[in-house]
Amino acid sequence: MPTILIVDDEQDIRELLAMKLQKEGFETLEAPDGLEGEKMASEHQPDLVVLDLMMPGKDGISVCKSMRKEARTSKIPILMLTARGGMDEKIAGLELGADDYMTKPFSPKELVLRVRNILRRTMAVEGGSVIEVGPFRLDKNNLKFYLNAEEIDLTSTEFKLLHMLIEIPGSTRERDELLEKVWGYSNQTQTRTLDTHIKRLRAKLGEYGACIETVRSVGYRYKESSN
Amino acid sequence: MPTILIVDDEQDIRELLAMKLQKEGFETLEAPDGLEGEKMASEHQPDLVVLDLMMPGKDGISVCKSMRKEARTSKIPILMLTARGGMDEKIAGLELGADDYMTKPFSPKELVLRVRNILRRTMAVEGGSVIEVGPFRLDKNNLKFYLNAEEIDLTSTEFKLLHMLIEIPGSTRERDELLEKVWGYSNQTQTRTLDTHIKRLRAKLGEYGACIETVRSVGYRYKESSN
DNA sequence: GATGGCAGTGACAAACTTGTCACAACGCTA
DNA sequence: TAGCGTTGTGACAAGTTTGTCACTGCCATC
Repeated sequence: MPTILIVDDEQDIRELLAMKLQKEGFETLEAPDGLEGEKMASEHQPDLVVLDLMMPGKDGISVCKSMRKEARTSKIPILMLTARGGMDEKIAGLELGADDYMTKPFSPKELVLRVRNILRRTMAVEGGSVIEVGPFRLDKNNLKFYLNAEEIDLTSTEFKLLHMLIEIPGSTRERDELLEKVWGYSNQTQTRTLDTHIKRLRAKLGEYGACIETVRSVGYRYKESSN
Repeated sequence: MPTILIVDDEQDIRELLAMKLQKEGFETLEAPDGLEGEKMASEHQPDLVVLDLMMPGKDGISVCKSMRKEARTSKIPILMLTARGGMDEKIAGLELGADDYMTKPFSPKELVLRVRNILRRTMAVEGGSVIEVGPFRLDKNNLKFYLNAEEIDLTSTEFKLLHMLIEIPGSTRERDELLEKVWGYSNQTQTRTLDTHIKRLRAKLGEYGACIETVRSVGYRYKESSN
C-alpha cells in the first residue's frame, strides 16, 4: 500500500488530505514545515510527496530543489499544492521536478485522481509491463495472468477489471470509475454488470478471490490476503 | 525499422550477423574494430550494438566502458559476444552495462531472439505502455487500439496478434513464433487459424491492412505503408 | 506454362463471453 | 430485530469470438 507524505503548514489541510487519502487506502505521513518534510521524505521514503508551495520557513520550491539534489529523495514524485493559480509558479514547480501541480481549492476527488495518476505513471516506468502484487502477476505485454505461477485465463473484460483493481494495491476504486474505465459507461449508469463480473473474477481467483474487497456504497479494492 | 551496429573484427561473422538481422527487417551497420565501432555508435545512434568481446586493438570491454561514459552513446543497449563461456567475463560485461551476453557459437535464431528481447525491453521502458507506429496506436494499459485516432474494437486474440506484429516494426515474426506466443501452440502445429486471424485483422484495419505483409514461407511482418 | 506448396477467403458450428434479471443474502441504522 | 439499501448469485439468452475446413488464388521453380 503506497505511503504518501503530506507537507503543509496548515493542520486543517493536512488532516483533510490525510483523511481523504486514507479513505482510498493509502498510508499517510504528515510534516508541518519544509525542513521536517525533507527529513521525513529522506527517512521514510514515501511513494509520493504532496507539497505545499507557500509555507513559512522553508517553502515548497526550496524543498523540491533540495529533494531533487539528495540521492535518497531525488526520485520520489512530488505533487505541488498552491493557493494561487499563477502560471509562473506552475512552470517553476514543474521545472524543478514536481510531477504535477494542483491549485487550491481542489476537490478531494481531484486530489485522489492526480495522486493515482502520478503513482501509476512512476510505477509503470519502474515496473515495466508486468504488475506483480501478492500471488498475482499480470503481464500486460502478453495479456496473461498468473496466480502463484499458474496461468489463469481471463476474458478481456476480466483482465481490464483486475488490472484496475491491482494497479495500485489497496486503493479503492469507485463503482462509477470502474464502470467508466472498463465499460465506458457514463456516470451513474444503473447496472449489475460490475457485480456479476466481480463475482466471476472472484470465482476464477479461487481462495484468493477474497483479495477483492467490497467497499460498501463505494466500490471495490484489492487487498493482499493476510495469510 | 531499428538499426543495429555490429562490431567484430572477423568479417565473416559480421556478414553473417548482418545477413540474418537484415532478413528480420533490421538495418545494419558494421565496424571492424573497437575504435571504429565507437565512432559509428556516436555518429549513427543505432538502436542496439552487437559487440564482440575479443578484438585486437580496443576490445569489447573497453568499448563498452567508453560508450557508457559518453552521453551520446550511454543509453544504447549492448549485446556482448564472446567465444568463451567464462562466467567472469559475463559478469564483467553485464556490470559494465552490457544488456545481454551471448557465447559463440550461437544459432542465428538465438541472436535474433536476444536482439528482439533487448529492443522490446528498452523500447517498453522508453515508450511506456502505449505503442505508436505509423497510424496505429496500441494502448496496453486500457487494451485499446486506435487507427488515426479512431478507436477500433479488437478481440483479445487480435490485440495480441497485432501487438506482436507492431511491437518491433519491420521485423518478421515467424508463423511458429506467433502461434506459440499468441495461441500457446507448440511448434509445428498445422493450422490455418493464424491465416484466418490475419485476414480478420487486415479487414479491421481497412486500407491499412496492407501494412501487414506476408513473408512467404516464414510468417508476417508489419511494415509502414509507403504513402 | 505446368506443378506443388503456400496463403487468402467465406461459411459454419461450437464455445465462450457478456449483460440482465429475479431473488437471496447481507450490513447498517434506527 | 425490522426495514432499507446494497451486494452476491444462478440462470439465461443474445451476441461475439474462434478454430476448422474446403475451396480458390497466388507464387516460385522446374
